[in-house]
Amino acid sequence: MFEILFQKIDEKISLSPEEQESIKPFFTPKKLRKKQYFLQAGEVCKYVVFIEKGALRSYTIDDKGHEHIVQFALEGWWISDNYSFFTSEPSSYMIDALEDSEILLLSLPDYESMVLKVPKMERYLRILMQNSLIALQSRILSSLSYSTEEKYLKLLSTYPDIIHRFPQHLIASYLGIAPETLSRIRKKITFKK
Amino acid sequence: MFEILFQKIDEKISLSPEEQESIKPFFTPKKLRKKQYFLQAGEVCKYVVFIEKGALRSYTIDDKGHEHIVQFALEGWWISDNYSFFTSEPSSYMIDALEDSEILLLSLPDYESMVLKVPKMERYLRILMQNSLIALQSRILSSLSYSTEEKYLKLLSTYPDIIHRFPQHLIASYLGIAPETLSRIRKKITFKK
DNA sequence: GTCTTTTCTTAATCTAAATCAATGGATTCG
DNA sequence: CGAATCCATTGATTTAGATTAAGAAAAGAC
Repeated sequence: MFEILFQKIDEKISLSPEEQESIKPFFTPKKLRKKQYFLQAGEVCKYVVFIEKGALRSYTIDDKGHEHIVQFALEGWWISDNYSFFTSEPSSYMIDALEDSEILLLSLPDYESMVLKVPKMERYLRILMQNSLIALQSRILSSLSYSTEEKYLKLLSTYPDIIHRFPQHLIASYLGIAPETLSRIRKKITFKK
Repeated sequence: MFEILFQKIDEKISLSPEEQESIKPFFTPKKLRKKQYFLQAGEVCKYVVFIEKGALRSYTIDDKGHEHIVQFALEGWWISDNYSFFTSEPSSYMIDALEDSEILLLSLPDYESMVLKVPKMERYLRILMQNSLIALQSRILSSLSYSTEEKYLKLLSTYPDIIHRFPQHLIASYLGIAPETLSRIRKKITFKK
């Protein structure tokens, strides 16, 4: 159950087998069925989630009832509502499973105890956040300065697995465009080739 | 020169006077004149910047020559191109001073030495990144699900100082809209009151 | 203080993408 | 298995905001 987690941690810092064993108890394994909610708007997000298998997404629903996908997360990725998790305020996001998934949960108290017990993990988490920051900033940049078509092409080249794994209307929601527009863009692109 | 920095650090963690003294040497003070570049696209971003006084912005210029402001930063804020800073790859951002400013520079080697010498700073930096993550995520959400008017109103309520301190065309660039559109929105809002 | 540059406003036109609507495929479910 | 829901495509229409253009106001330079 911890294979992917340790593999991912190992890409950034190295943990001794003892350190690996000592962090295991802080995580709670859980399975989610496709479409099952992990978090609903209004609840406090009590955990950060590491995905061992499957895929989740976070999204909001606006006044007009439209879904807006904020994040996709695949095997080896983390997902949560950072704001709610760190402040204990109710979340305005929903998180659910796009596929049957196996996940590892880490609560805020366990998170704090874990970094105290294995200080190297503080470094790992800092690196994780660094990378998220970089990714989010580049997403903001593309939302500001790229055309809709360019945004799609950028997503396609950066995360081809996301494009191919999920239905198109979810991709459209992530890009912030109507599904019809995405369909037209794809048509246009295939003709170009 | 370090007043604001220590005040800000003190909001998150507490440093003893000795610890304060021991981190000072890692920072290089610098002054910037209004309009002076701190970073130009193509250069590697060698430092993260803490602003003691004044204001900076980061932005890109697209193919059509349009500027897109990615971040404003005021006294007590940090600014840099995280991607370029951590990877040493050339940046695609520009950073310049919107006002005469006094800043503190921290290089990557100094950054690493500092957290080794004062491990508490690792925690401070993690908290900083947490907060940046939260802010960026909420910005993405508003770019996806809010109308242009709502985005402006949200910025106005979250960072009124930014709205009032900088010319409107810069605010428009940050919001990703044309200056004319912002002017119309403001007109509409004043009539509503 | 005037001159120049920058900033803001307003109006007219244009355009990309949303919306509305209908159809045919594809999946899911009882 | 067939019914039902979900999904992708295409076309017609509408709309928000970009673009273009011009003038007014404000700020900065000399």
